Amino acid sequence: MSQYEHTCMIRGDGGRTIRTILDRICDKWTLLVVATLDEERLRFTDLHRQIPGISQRMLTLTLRNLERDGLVSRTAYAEVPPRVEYALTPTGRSLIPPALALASWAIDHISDIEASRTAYETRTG
Amino acid sequence: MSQYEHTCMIRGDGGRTIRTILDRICDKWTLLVVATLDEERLRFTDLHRQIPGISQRMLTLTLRNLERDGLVSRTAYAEVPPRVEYALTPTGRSLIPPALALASWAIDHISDIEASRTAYETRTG
DNA sequence: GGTGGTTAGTTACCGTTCGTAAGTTGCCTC
DNA sequence: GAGGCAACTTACGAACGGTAACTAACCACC
Repeated sequence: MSQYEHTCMIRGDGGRTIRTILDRICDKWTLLVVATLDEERLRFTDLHRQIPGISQRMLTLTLRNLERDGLVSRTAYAEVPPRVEYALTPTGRSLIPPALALASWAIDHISDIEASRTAYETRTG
Repeated sequence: MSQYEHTCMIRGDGGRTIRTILDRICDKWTLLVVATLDEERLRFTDLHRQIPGISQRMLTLTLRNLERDGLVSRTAYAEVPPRVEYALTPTGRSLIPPALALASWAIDHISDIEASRTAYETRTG
C-alpha cells in the first residue's frame, strides 16, 4: 500500500474528505495568501499590494474562507480610516512548511515545465 | 527576508512566474491525479475509478495539461479495445513529496477545520 | 447481420465561479 | 464642499467545471 493510499484510507470515505479540504486549500489564491502572512501581521491593503494579480473581491473572499476555516484571524480596529489586521492562527502557521515545499518545487521546475510546454505547443500547433 | 519573499524574488518578477506554476498545479484535480499515479502506471479508466468524483471530461483535461507540462507520459497501444497508459515522468515523481506533505497536513487538520467551520456557520447564521 | 459490450475519449448545455470596474461608508484634510 | 483613505460590496460579463449523452473501432454472441 502506497503512502497515498494509506493517507486516503484514514477516513474510510475513499478520499472524499481529504479532497474537500484540498479543494479549499488548493484554489487559485489561498496558498499565496497564507504564504504572504508568514511571520507578518498584515492589513487588507498590504496583502492586496503584496500579492500580484489578486483583485479586492477575491482577496475578500479568500480571507473570509480562511477565517471561517480557522487558518486566519481578523482583527478590526474602530478607527478612521478603518484598520483591519489579518494574521495566521496556529493552524494556519502549520500550513506554511508544506506550502513552501510546494512553492520551492515550483521554483525548481519552472524551466523544465516551460520548456515542455513550449515543445508541446510546437508539436501540436 | 522571509523564505517566502526569498522564494518569490528568485525570478525577479514579483512572484508572477511562481504563481503561474502554482495555478496549474493547485487546481481542483491535478494534485490528486499526480498522487494517484504514485508508483503506479494506470489506464484512463483505472484513474477514473480511483479518483472519486472526477468526471471523464475533467480527467481528460487534467491529463492533457500534465502531459503538456511534462509531468505525465501518455502511451497509447494500437489495440481493440484501446489501451492508454499514464505514468509519472521524473519531474512528475519529484512532485510527490510536496504533494503528500500537503495531503498529510489536510488529514492532520480536517477535524480542526470542520469544527471551525461549524462554529463560524453558527455565529453568522 | 444486428445487438450489446469494451475503452478512451468528445460534445452540448448549463450553472457556478472569477475578474473588472464602479460604488459605498465614515470621517478627516484642504 | 471636494477629494482622499481603507475596507469592502455590488453588478455584470466571461471563463470554468459538472452532467450526461454521443462517438469510433472492433469483438462476441445470438
